[in-house]
Amino acid sequence: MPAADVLLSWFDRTARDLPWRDPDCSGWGVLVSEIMLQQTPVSRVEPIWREWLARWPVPSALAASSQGEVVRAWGKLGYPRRALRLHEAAGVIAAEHGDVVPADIDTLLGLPGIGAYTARAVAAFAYGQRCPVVDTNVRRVVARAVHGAGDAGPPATTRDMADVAKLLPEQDAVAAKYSAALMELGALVCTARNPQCADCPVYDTCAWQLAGRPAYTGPVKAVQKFAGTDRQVRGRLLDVLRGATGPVTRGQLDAAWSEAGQRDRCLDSLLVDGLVEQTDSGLFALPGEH
DNA sequence: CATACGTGGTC
DNA sequence: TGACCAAGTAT
Repeated sequence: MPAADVLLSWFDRTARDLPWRDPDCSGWGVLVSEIMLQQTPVSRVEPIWREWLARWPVPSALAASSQGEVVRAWGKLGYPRRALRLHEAAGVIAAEHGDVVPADIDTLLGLPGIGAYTARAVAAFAYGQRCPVVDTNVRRVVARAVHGAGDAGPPATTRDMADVAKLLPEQDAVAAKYSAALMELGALVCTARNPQCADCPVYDTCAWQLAGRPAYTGPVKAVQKFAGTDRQVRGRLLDVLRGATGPVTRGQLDAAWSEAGQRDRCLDSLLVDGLVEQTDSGLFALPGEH
């Protein structure tokens, strides 16, 4: 993947106009977007992100709301523990960082829900730092364009970041934009299925293309089951609570799933996770909503 | 390192 | 139609 200029100019021409890419978007806006975008498509995140930033423009505002309100506002973005962790992170940012999202990667890594990807994404996209930002898109683009493979193998954070670090342009702001461009390329052109190689700005230098686009030969990726899993049951239970205005009876939750054993196990795990609380009278509610 | 963790769109 | 996929993190 040589010729950073080609990718950068392609990004200038075709990048989506996403609200968290506005130069005036705060670090908080960027952080909220990155958390929401973890395993969740842009199209589903954008409207919720707008609601959140309008309602909670700074971390302290979110921290002042109850966990239940936050989980409710998370809606059906999925993986609702993210909402709880973001709420907790907002409290730390408000209390210990002057209500400003930290720019230091190690400080960011210390916050709940922020891992190797998100910490660097915030450092790069909110603060213009030069650091490798490696998500699934970037891993796939590098696997193809640099290594000539059909797809990325299993994640190996240290090696993946070293791969990307070699590609980054020297200047901080340019490197940050380059990372965004790499992600955009993976999201729109160099996609997992049916990549649009004819529209690719780095077609001429892509190692995968030059090798004749060989099929992926690495280990088979585990398929994620959903139907019938605890994840589905937890989702159903939480959906009942989101749809209610206050605490509900165990009987109301019974309607969410027929098999009692699994239902009870999932309800217990939601209580353990803090996504559900039990009232003194034995009812169930979103945290803080009783 | 593998697995659990939501939800909905696409081919 | 059902498998695959979507800007990962925590354990």
